[in-house]
Amino acid sequence: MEPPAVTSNPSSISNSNGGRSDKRHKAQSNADYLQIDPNSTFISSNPRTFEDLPENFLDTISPQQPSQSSLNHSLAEHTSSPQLASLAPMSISNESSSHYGINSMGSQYGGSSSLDKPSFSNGPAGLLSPLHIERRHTSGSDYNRYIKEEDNLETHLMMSSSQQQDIDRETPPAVSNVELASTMIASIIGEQRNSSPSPRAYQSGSKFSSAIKDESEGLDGGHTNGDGSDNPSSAHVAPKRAKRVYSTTDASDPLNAEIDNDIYIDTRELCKRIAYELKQHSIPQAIFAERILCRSQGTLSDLLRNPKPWNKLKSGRETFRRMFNWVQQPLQMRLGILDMYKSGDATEMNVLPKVAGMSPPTPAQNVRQSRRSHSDGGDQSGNKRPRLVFTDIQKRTLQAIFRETQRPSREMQQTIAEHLRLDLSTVANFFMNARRRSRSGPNNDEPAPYQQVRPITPPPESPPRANGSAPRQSGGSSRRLHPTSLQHVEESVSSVAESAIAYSRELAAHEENGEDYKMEEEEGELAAIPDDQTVGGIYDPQDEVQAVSI
DNA sequence: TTACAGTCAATAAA
DNA sequence: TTTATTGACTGTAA
Repeated sequence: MEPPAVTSNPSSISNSNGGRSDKRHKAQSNADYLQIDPNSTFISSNPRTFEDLPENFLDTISPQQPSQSSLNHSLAEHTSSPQLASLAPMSISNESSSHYGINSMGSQYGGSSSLDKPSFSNGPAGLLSPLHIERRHTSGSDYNRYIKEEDNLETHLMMSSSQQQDIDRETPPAVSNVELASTMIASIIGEQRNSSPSPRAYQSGSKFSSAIKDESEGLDGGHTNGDGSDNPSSAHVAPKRAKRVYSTTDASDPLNAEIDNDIYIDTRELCKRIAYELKQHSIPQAIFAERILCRSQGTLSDLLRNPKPWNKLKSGRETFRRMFNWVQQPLQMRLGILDMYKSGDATEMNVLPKVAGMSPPTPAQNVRQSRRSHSDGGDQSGNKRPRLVFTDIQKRTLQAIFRETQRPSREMQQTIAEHLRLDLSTVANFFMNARRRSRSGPNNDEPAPYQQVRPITPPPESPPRANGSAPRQSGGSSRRLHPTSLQHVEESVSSVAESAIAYSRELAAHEENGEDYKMEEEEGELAAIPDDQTVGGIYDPQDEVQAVSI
């Protein structure tokens, strides 16, 4: 297929700023987004909240209602952005109008779409919806749902901005925690023996993941299979994955139609739309993910539930871009490729109408399959990558510590690792993932740098966490610990350890009684891991040792 | 080197 | 079966 024609809409030029030259300016003056058809009815998905992060991550914190903020958040999330991309209308039937349709939204929002500029440099003609310039203060239309009012917007920006900064600044390395952590966590060791490395995960608690990657093995990193040498403790040595090769760069593929930098896609709405489509047509995530996005099911699931704002995406935009381009396709086309997939018959795939240059079966899928078959082929190295599953205690301890300090020093991590019998890399990964995942989520509404036009005054009060995920940090405050708060950190860590120990003690007690702990676990949780603030219970380390030691 | 973004993919949960 | 979760891998950027 030849390169898609540029969807240049004359009106786009109307947007004076036109140039991406000054995005800041643009952000200030116009909030032009690529918008999603507001008429579309989406499945109201329950946005993932902070609570959804690491399991029990905040089990000690009062649950917050995820809901209402969802919408607000959505609004607040995508703030001053260039242009809001509109999605083709929902296609329940044969969306005749959406064929190359650029019509959908135009009329709805003031008629002629005023495109700022060709939204897609090389998108297939008609594939892309027109861009609609909307002034921030545009009023009286659903459109407002997508565009945050300037006031709120700015406020929001300010808040998120400062919040982000706070977060980024993070807690200073709690070096002083090391000893404390060591001491406190040490008492957990005993129980670790009991609950440690679940059998299913690893054979031995001391052989978890490999430690820090041995970069010296080559840039390719991962491809050196001499893991054994990487780290003496890397017994479970997971086969390193081969470098992925996707064909998401095939210019002839409409799904790869580029999106101008000035375009802002409301990823949240886009995801709702995708979710709707999938549900509407009973398309499994796995199919869509691999076939359309060249990604795994899990990745898609995560993205749909927790989309990052467009302006915060980097290379990840590609995935959303494909989603976006996909929904721009006429229903027939949209489903065409999926149908082919369903047929699962290679030959049939060739028979089916070639949809607008849709790319062939995703390389990703092929890669995985080939990799699989490779390993299945009697090659002993083809074992599935074992996956570590933290024991309850490990998880609780890590989570609790994370609540106090998201960025423990290397030393502290080492200490934690030792006491929890985990690899340093595992601990590091935990914190890395935790930080990342705590940042994401509904409350992740920091504007992109270039969109954040002004230095903003930090929000007076609080509530950076409009969606309820907040609690996790025992109030985001714990994240912003001042060096002077180390004392607090230490106390917290101490408490955390105590809690963990109390919990383990209870666990041991249950086991002693031959009870099915599973049944009691919840209770145990509540009792053992009290609220952040009320780390509770007094416990006697001695007892603990007795209780947990085998 | 280190942190992070984007994902994979195992596996838990629904 | 399908979706959600999450520990770890890989490439990049600072």
